[in-house]
Amino acid sequence: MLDIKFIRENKDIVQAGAKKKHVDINIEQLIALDDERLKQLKEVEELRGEVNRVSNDIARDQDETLKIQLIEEMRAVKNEIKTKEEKLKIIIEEWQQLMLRVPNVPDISVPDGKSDEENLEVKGWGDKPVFDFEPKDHIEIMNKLKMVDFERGTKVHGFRGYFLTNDGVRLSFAVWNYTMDFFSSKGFSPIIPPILDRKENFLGTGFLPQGEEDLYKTQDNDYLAGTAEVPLMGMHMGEILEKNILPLKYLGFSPCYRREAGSHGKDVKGLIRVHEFYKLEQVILCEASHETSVKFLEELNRNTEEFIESLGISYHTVINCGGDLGLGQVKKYDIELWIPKENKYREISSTSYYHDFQTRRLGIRYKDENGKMQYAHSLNATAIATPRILVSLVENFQQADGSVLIPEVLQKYMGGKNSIK
RNA sequence: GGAGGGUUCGCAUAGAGGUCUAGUGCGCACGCUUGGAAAGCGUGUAUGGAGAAAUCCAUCAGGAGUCCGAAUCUCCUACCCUCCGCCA
Repeated sequence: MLDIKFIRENKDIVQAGAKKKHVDINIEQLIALDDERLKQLKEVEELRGEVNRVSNDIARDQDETLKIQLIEEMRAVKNEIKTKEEKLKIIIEEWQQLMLRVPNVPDISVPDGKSDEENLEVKGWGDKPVFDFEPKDHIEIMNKLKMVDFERGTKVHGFRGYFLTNDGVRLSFAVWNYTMDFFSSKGFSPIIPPILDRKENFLGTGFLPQGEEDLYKTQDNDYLAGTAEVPLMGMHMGEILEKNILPLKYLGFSPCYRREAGSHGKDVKGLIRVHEFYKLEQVILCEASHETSVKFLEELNRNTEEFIESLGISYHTVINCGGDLGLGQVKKYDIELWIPKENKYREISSTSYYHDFQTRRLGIRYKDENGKMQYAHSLNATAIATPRILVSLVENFQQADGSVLIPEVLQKYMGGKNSIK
């Protein structure tokens, strides 16, 4: 959510930002509606003031006849208020719906473009593996090494179902433990959050009202979150934080649930796109400063790059174009890992910042040095997601004999083994 | 699942239909006092909105209602506490 004052004062910028994100919204129309809202609000407030004043008179006045007369008068005013309030309520509801749809303004450095195909590569790292044999895809490799069981996975869960088994499980735990150690050393506090969450958390983070179809909903009207970002941001909902505890850096670990409603027919096989997976997520709440947000965006992205580098997998980093940004995102980097068999890069991580878009919806504030209330800024980034990362690990480090080499940094978490056979 | 008690300004509390325009204590800020400090005394100290300002409006968990008037009465929802039941 943007500040209506900001929208009013910068309507051209906001409108241009929406266009860059390919979001269809008419800011002029919103402002006209806001004019009407303010006009009606003023009228209602004036009448309420009158009732308040006269009600006090009624309480003080001793003259019974006058009392009765005033009460009669106020009855009439009250009816007038009721009519006006109903009108105002309709306007406010429409206004709120519109406000929730106004996208945050993308940064000037965000490239134009409609979809992820127009994302801009800003960095490449590492050598792509060269094989002197025909490389296999992760499905074949993992099946053969009994790391996964897709057939029974679909039997039990349905489409996109999987069992991880044996070294598939051990490798997952190794990744999780290594990730914990790696990010803890960078000052992140580990958190296991509730992932079955109430609706407000999703509205606050911007996953709702749009995107309902991609969420699993329970019979209690709660939702399963697709990322720990949702509960970690909700954690401080409605709070006034002490300035000196900022920045808050959290490393959330959680299962993630996604209906993948919009991606039928995409990645229908294997572990790339599944309904249920695990993710370690970096989340930062910091002071309300653009420079600080930008600094942490670079830091978060660099953390994950370093992590991938330590595994030794070739990657590139892209800036997402306007059309590939979420409603609240100002700027986003994706890190994509090399998948040999597919001969292309696939997304493993996503880093973005929001200014106060989320914290305004969630009511996460602090008092600055001048005693002024500020909405904190928020950022989040993937640390690592399993089982997706296993795809890159087994495909990049596969050997001619069908075995898979384990990156050095993971070996101690695999009982010292250097390969999976 | 059942019964009862709660949710008020950063914290703790008062408040039971009309001087509640939410009091008090703690904390915090400023001032007086002092060689300096503490104590003491005084003043101030919730959030959001409208307005150039004076000021006005809203908010006592959230929502709906009764009333000229609601923190206070009624109903619904959420959460917390105690007890009973069930349970890894």
